[in-house]
Amino acid sequence: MSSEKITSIEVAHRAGVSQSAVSRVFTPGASASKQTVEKVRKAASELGYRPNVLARAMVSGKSRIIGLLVAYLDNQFYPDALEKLSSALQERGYHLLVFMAGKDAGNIDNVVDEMLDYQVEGIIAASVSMSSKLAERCQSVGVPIVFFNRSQNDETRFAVTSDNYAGGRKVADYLVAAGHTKIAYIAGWQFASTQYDREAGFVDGLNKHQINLHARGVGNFTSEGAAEAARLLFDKDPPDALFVANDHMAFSVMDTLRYELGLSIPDDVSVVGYDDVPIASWPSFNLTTVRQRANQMVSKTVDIIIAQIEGDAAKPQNVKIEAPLIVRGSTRAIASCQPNSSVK
Amino acid sequence: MSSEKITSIEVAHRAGVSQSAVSRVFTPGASASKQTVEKVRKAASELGYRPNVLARAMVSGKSRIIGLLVAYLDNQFYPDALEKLSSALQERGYHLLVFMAGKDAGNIDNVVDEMLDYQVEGIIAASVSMSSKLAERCQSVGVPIVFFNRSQNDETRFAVTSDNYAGGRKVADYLVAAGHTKIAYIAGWQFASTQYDREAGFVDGLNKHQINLHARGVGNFTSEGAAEAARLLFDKDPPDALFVANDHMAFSVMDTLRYELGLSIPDDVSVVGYDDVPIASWPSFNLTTVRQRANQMVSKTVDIIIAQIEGDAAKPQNVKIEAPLIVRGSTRAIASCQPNSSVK
DNA sequence: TATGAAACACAAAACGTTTTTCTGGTTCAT
DNA sequence: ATGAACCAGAAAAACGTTTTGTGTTTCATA
Repeated sequence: MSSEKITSIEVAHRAGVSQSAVSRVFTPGASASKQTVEKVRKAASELGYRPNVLARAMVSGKSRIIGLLVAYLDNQFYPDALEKLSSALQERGYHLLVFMAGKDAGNIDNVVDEMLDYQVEGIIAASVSMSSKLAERCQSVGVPIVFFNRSQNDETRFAVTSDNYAGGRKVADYLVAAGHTKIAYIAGWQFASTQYDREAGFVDGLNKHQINLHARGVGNFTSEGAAEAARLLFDKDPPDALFVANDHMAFSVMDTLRYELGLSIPDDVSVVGYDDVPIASWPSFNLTTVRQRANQMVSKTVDIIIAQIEGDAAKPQNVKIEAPLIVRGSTRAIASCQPNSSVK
Repeated sequence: MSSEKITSIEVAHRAGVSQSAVSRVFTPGASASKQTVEKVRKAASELGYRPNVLARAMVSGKSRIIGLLVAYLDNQFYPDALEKLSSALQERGYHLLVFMAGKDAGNIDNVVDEMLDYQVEGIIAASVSMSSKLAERCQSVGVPIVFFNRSQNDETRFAVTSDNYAGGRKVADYLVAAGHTKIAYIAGWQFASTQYDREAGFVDGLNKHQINLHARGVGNFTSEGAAEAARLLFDKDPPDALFVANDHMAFSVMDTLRYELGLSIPDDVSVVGYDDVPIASWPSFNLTTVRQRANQMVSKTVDIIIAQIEGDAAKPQNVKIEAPLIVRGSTRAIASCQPNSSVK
């Protein structure tokens, strides 16, 4: 109650200088004499003055706000990434304004409009796709946009993903090498590039070894969907290996196989996931999976968006972070190769 | 590249009215003739005009930004709550600006200052405590603050938690009723009110039944800490029941007991958690736990902070949401009582 | 028809900064 | 001694809104 908002004018009065002098003292690039700086600093700290970011944003055009568009956080990969993303941006003086988007692309337009209303300096779209018309509009008002964990078809946007295609292939190679022949796949949400690329790499990998996909289910990246898909796949002619499009679904599938269908993993069936979220390494699951290097993905995303904001425009590209296969105990071992379950 | 920022002035020109008329058309409470409204709407949509939230914030003092202070997101209760929180606020025209705070209270002061620089209209502090001096300062500049899942000692702040004390008691009652006698506790981070209250309720509950706590470990709310605490507890004179201060640690404990120590749950030892995150109901864990009703906690939090912002000041209080015990398969059953494992 | 109230549009002030322009003083070389 | 060149500070413009007078028009009522 005591102190209302302190403005630079009040600081100026107390320091006996002009208001613009105060501004310059608080603006990194500006010049002021040592004497003035000291007087202003003293007055400011006595009054508890801090510059108003919004007022600064108005005139400078730099809000230091980045919009984060995200559809869901139940797959643990996202909170993890969000935490890293927020910290990394915070270190560089930016902050995330969060916008939840329904998975249905319907209202994404509105949400993006709202972001622009806040004068965000950039947009990070995580686990979300977007019409190119919409992306175009952001670009046209000078707001760069980076897709995180989703690539767009057109090569005119920035996107950061793991190398999903190569990851899918590695899984195929491994399962084939382990001697599996009836290999099935449980897909994620059909409109997600992660789903598409992982499957394409996986199927191509199988084909390379003259093997066809034994069966295919769809889990839509949800636990329930994945469980149901697993039930259907094992209803008749069950596979002996299963690649599930992400860890989140893989856990649900493993539970269904073990506790509902009474199967043993990997003796009856091998299971592979994708993401390597922390749970994957828990003994209960000990899941063989493809690791998405969240740290690298995040730092690349941050680098790109800040470069864009600050004008160091590079060519749009689809950055693919290499994604290693982490072999754990949910898959049958290859004779000549130890599972490296020591990996955390 | 085509369109630069469209301002209300340009809309005014095109519509042949004054700039303030445009403003009134876009301000809910204001009055304008039907004719004016129509002209302005038409011109605005032709130009693609949308009001600049930051400019509005400057003069009106309403940024429609709420600061979220959060320390970590690895316990799945938080991403879940965050998602709900963000959606609920979004519906009411507010958005969350995210600030990560190290768990150490050291830099919290700076982070709060940064929040205030952005002219946030309110602060939600999740999983974070704060010196009362700091909270006082926010209050003094008119920024309400609500603690989510942490209560403060002083009763002059708003806080929303589950009824942790009562929850702890329910666990004690249940374990005693199931015939356990050697009952141990694995604590969370010692400075968290959730940790303190849960333990207090638990211990009081045991004492009510003339039972003393058999042993106590400390896991600090981390997986590794909890695993280590479990090892120590079972090193000699092992307990026959274990209450772990949250689910996140309980999973780690269960894995350690089963896969490292070769124990069977609940035959050798019963395990109870707290939170009822989605994983708790997975068959692998099937964890008996105390449910924190995230939906209720979130909507209460939102109600409080918006009421504060809009001036309907109620008395500060510590809102405690009732937290039911969800009995699943990780605990020995009570003879006269069926475990309601059907609960999702 | 005259009059008062109500409705509405406009111009101007305000919000708290950064940035640009302007002014006066100092330094320095010529 | 004089002008140029610089520098720091003051003043003022700008950012895009909302809000606050103020004046005009409309309309109903007397």
